[in-house]
Amino acid sequence: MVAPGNELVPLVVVGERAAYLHSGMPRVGSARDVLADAARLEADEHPRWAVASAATSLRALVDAGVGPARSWDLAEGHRILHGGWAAGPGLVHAVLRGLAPEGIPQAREADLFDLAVDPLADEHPDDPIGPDGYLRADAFTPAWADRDARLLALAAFVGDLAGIQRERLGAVGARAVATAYSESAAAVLCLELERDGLPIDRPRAEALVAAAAGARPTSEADAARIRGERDALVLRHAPGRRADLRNPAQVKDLLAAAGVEVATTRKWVLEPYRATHPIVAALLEWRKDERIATTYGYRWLDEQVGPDDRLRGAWTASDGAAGRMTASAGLHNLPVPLRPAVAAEPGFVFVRADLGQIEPRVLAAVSGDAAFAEATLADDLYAPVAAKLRVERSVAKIAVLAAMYGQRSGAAGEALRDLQRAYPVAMGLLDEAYAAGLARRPLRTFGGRLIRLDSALAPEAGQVVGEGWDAARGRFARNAIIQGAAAELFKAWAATVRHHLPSLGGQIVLCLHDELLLHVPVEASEAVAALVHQTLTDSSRRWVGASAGPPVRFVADVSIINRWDEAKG
DNA sequence: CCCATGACGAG
DNA sequence: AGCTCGTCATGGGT
Repeated sequence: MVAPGNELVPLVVVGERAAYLHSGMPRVGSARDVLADAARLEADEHPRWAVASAATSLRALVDAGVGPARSWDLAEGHRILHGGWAAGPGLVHAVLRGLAPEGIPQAREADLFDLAVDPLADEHPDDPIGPDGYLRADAFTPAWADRDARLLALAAFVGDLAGIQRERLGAVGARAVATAYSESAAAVLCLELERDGLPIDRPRAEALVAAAAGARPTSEADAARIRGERDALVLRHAPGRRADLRNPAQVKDLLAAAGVEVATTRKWVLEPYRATHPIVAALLEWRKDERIATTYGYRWLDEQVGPDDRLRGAWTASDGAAGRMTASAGLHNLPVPLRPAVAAEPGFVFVRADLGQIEPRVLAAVSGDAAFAEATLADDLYAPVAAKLRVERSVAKIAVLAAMYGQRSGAAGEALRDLQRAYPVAMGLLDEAYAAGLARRPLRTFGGRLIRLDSALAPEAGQVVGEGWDAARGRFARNAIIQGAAAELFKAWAATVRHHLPSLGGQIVLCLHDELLLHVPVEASEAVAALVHQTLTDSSRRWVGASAGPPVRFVADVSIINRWDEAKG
């Protein structure tokens, strides 16, 4: 029996209906009424809501301004336990009950309209589990969940799975349950980020776009004229030649005619030739402007920035191989020249907090390397590493990054060997991950997330397995345990900040892998800055764990600014 | 029409 | 030149 403080309160929302089970007491009815009661329950007791996913069950509460403080998200729990992205309730159920995922019934278009008599309807009319043991494909559709008994059965289903899932994660380790808590909170935070958006100074954004892409075109012909003028700045360096600058093959020929022979026309390949021929520099500048014109231009502004001058995209809490947050609409790759357009509203400022050198500090924590952990006590971790290796700081930095990314070539070679001798525990962990990648052996991050190596980056069946693929998988694994753990620490920190921020009148408006951007009232800015530091200390200590190894220090660079570009870089 | 590729943006 | 992501344009395959 779970202690009362750990009670899970399952909540389901299907179309216009909703239900939850609090201390065994059912509450079911219209979504409007049930969620109003849920909001009161949240205010009184902030229970831990168990949901199939935040996106399907908590969005209405979030949009009503009631972001649940604590939740258990079956989809996020599943991604930690089993890796991958797919995490629908039918799959979560199958895996937790030991059923083959291949047998999961697929929704048919006809299901929603099929009026044929269901032969099983008489036996267990309100059971979302079919006779084959699988969740009905239509269980979470309004067509099936059209009466109280079925909503309540779905709530019980979610509650049961959440309990089982928490036990399974507990078997992985105590930290895995903590990870599920903060990942669940991150999923709610994603809904809040989608609701609130990022404040944009629209006139400033228009001006910055104009500086790169020209004035807003009045017609298709006008757009073509502007494109032609932009192209001409490059083509004037190759008189008499015609080339489509948007076609890499033609660009390659164009450069060859100017005496610049390259295998590809990628930026880092061309960069050394900037001084060789003026057309190279002109082309690189053209590509910057072209990027803004095509991806971050007027269409982007019109489609992604709302009438309230907030930039909104879709957020995911744990996407990809290592479980990072992702965002669409350019929120994670806004070009630097456009960042001055991200501006706090009148009466507000941004508190921007960057985790400093997070990946090497995470490596120290997850490996438990005492010598490397000692280096984290410095504000600049690379300084003590450089002293120990007797090399320049820049060399030490390249060597540490090379070790984490699996770089083989370049200037890092000598220092890498010294790194191996100085920090054998940390480097050993990276080598173990690399070996697991080669062997297609799954790994778990520090926080317990499964990194699958049997499918990710695996060659197609029947394809000849070359060393290139194996090595790529090894590098992927080496990096995934660091990047994945860093993502977990970041979300634990973000969840803690989120918990405290509303009382100070602030919002989290952007999460960027190692950076938080908070929109807060001017008078609260100092308090929020202090909060950000304090929560990092608290959440990183909780995350590392007292008994796990040597103390590891995490640091944040915090600044109070009006525009995103004002912070020192 | 989808999909792979090349390119670039960010961390 | 090693890792991760999202987006756009091109061009080849349908």
